[in-house]
Amino acid sequence: MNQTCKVCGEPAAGFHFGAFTCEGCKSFFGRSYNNLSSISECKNNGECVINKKNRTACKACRLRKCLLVGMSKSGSRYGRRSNWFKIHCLLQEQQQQAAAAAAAHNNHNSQKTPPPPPATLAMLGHPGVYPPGLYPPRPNCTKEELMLLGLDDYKHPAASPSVSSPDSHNSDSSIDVNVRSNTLLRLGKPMDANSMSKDLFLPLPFPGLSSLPVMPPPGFIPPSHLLFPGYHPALYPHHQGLLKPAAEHQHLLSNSHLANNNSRYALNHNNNNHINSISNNNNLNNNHIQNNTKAAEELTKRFYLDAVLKSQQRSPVATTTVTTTTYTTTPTPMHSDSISSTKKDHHVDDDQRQDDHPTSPHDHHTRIETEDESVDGESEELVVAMTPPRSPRTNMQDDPIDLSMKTGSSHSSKSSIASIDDNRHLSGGESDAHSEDNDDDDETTTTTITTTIQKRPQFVAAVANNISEDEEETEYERDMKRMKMQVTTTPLDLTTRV
Amino acid sequence: MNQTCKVCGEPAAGFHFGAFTCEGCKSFFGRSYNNLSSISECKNNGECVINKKNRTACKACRLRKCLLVGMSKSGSRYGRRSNWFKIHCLLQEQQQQAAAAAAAHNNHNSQKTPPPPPATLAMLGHPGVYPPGLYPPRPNCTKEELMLLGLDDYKHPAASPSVSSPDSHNSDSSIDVNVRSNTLLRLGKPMDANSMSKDLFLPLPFPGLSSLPVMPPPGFIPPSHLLFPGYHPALYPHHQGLLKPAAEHQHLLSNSHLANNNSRYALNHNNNNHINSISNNNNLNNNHIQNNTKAAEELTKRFYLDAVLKSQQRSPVATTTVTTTTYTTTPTPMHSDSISSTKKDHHVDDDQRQDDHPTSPHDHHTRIETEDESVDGESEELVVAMTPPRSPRTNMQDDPIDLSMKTGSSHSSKSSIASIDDNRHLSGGESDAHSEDNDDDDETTTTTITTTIQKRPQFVAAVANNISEDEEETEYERDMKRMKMQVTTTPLDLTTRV
DNA sequence: GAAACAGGTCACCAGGTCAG
DNA sequence: CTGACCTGGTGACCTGTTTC
Ligand SMILES: [Zn+2]
Ligand SMILES: [Zn+2]
Ligand SMILES: [Zn+2]
Ligand SMILES: [Zn+2]
Repeated sequence: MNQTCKVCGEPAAGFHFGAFTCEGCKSFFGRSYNNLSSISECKNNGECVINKKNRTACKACRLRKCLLVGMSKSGSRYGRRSNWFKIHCLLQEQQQQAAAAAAAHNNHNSQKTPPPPPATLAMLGHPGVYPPGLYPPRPNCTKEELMLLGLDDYKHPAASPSVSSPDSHNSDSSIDVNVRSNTLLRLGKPMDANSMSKDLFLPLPFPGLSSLPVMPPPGFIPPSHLLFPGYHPALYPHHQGLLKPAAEHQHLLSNSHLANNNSRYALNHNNNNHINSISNNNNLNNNHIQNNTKAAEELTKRFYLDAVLKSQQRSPVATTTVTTTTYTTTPTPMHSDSISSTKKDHHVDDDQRQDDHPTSPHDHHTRIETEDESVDGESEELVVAMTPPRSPRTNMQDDPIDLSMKTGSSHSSKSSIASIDDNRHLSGGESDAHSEDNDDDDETTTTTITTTIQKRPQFVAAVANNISEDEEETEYERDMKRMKMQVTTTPLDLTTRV
Repeated sequence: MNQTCKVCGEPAAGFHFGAFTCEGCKSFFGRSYNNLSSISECKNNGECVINKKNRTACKACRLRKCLLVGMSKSGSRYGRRSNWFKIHCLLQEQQQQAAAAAAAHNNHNSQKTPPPPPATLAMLGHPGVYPPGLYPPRPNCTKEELMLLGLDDYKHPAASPSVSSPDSHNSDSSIDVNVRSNTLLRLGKPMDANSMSKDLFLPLPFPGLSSLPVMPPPGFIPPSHLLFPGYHPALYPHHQGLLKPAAEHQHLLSNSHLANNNSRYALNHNNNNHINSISNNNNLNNNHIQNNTKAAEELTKRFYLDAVLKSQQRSPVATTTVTTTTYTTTPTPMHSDSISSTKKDHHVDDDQRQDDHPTSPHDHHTRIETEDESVDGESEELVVAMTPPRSPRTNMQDDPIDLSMKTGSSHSSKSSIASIDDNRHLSGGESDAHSEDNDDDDETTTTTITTTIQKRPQFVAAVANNISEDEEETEYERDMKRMKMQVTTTPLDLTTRV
């Protein structure tokens, strides 16, 4: 993936401590985080601009930058990147490109007033309060981290810092993908409801699909704020621009070297945590859809990914837009797998949303809209509510990308996920901060990724055939029949399972 | 359903090793269980609070948490688990929570004298020795597992880690589930008379519960002592509050890293193992089931599971009560592979069972009695003699699976399969070899959208149809009917399956 | 037929190393 | 100190099994 280090701009080695960074910045952050004493005060009033060449010149500013881009010890991600993560990265990338293109175009007019965001982007909030090059503090940031950015006075409330907002982002958001891109459409033709034919991917017509509910699992989606220059306002309606520090980094607070004088970065940190928590906890359950379920989700995910990738391939500057909105959902644990989608003509039904009640602890509903401008023909919209797939069922092999859709089990509950976290307290003692705080929030953040998609021929074939399948299986059924019962008893084993 | 990982709080991927957990905790437990040496001592005195963000910070505490929430390799099995298993686990959990709450409440009064347990609980023994937030060791826990929770001094017998007496746990107690919670009642839908009355679940009055209509197969129920905060007194009359470690985890015992210093959690581990083993081996045989057959059971099962899950979701401290009774069973070691059952009306064909071979060394005869009070009509008895099908299963080590088996022949043999496993060799360890294997799928990475889709024709079809599928249960029901019961006993394997 | 779970695979990341 | 490189571990995804 072509990611660049968010701190210095060098090609990124990976996603480290919550941000795409190079090896150097990764190591630097890792070393510095627990050894603030080694960081001397900035001689330039904390205003150093960090880039590849001068990154070693001012440790204070480098660390500050790290924190600004969302690095956090608690924001670490382990293991393979989920397909959702990849999708988001791709979308983000597209978005950025589009934004850049738009900006370039608009600059002629007025530099100060950013062009109104596309309708779809509107929901994201203001695009840019932060100066170019600087990112707003991430939700993932812990209190300490935020403190480092400029707050010294913050008293950290108590042990339970984190939960609040940070997590909320990630975890709960569901995404609606609205694909408008004509390109995609063109590729496929409207699908028939019955058959998915090759057109499968054509989002539009896809009635069934259209309703796809696939929602990314909570942790999989990079924080929206990170994805774009500004963080998503919807998530923090009550305090725009207000970030709440997490308790996590308190130890860092004592070190004033990292604070810069720029007031623009100062954050409020009243105890708003609870507020955030509440807002974040909304679930969206709306998905209604039931019928389709996993299958739909699977297809959807894959579909999206493909669409995104293609769109990227075709038009460098994709017009895909992602909007994130928070919906309240019903707390009902029950399933919410349903997918709802509406096409252009129809528009998204609100009813879907109706469910939302704020009650649910956390859910955010995110909408992603992809547009392909290159083709403006028919633009259709596909709105998809995605629910986190969770179950792996999919089978994909390992391909890098392939999003295998997994079917999730449609468990209904998808939405409820995140709630927990509160407990975090760190344990211990040690110092580390890890613990506590914010854990939640961080999910991954991210950036763009390009991945290659894989393929699965058989799948393709099946799709092409419109299904066909195979059925090989009777054997197993036969066996089943033969077996009346099986009982295993194990002497010692207490556990029995039914 | 929207379960969260009981270890870290992340959305659960499924029910793994006895508890709802995320993929990460599942893998962690799987890896750690057989490789305790990789776990270093907690730097925080064993008091780390595990959550999503910091779960990787302390392996010792993470593993301890896994054990506390009931994870056990001994209780695991290869394929899907029956709903009974889950039901019991859930009930157990509820009970624990309730007990913990009660205990917390009562501690004010007198710590030493636990409040009298609810009638239904009475049999279980004292409710709460464990502090809130901590779970009592579960029945599934093997000695080793228990040891890990708090015992350091235990010397582990030998190298052979697993095999020992693990089995003991499981099996023996049967459980009557008495559901009182009104909540549950409400949740469930009325059942069909045939099947079970709807009221079935209404516990309350549950006199019968009173007679549970459906009683889980012996092996499936977690040991009562583990089910609740306290272990089941019946099993350990001589030493209350004394938990005995299962032999299974002895290898773990040697590792003291997992123990935390909190004395409250300390367990006795005199060599009482044999005692436990004995007590654990009791089987309950009486079941009589009645009219309803499997179908009813199925429905019931499903119903219960749903009710339990819902109730959990709603009220953390569920009111569901579970009573456990110990039945003496015939210890007969003989094996009888065959299963004999007699049902009232129909009876199960033995022929089906014939497959089972007695080969397995151990067989226990278990009687399961299920009563459905709701329906009192004819009560039938089904006596099943279970024979351990394969031994393999039992013990399997870790990987029963043996992939090698692969389908091949019919499964009848399946049962026998596992035995082997031991060999699991990992494949490769070596290096890599890996594989290539998967190549097939991949095709090239490509581009076209169509390709990306993969398999799962059915899925596609479903989507295409826009529908949902579903409900095909009948087929399954039919099978169920055919199958009277399934019990597997594995010598070593504690886990039984139904 | 499809869901769900144990186990395997391997893309990825935190950390540790150690020349520079 | 820095950061390329290595190592241990992590967990998303997949395969095969078992249940529904
Ligand atoms: Zn860098
Ligand atoms: Zn500076
Ligand atoms: Zn977990
Ligand atoms: Zn610890």
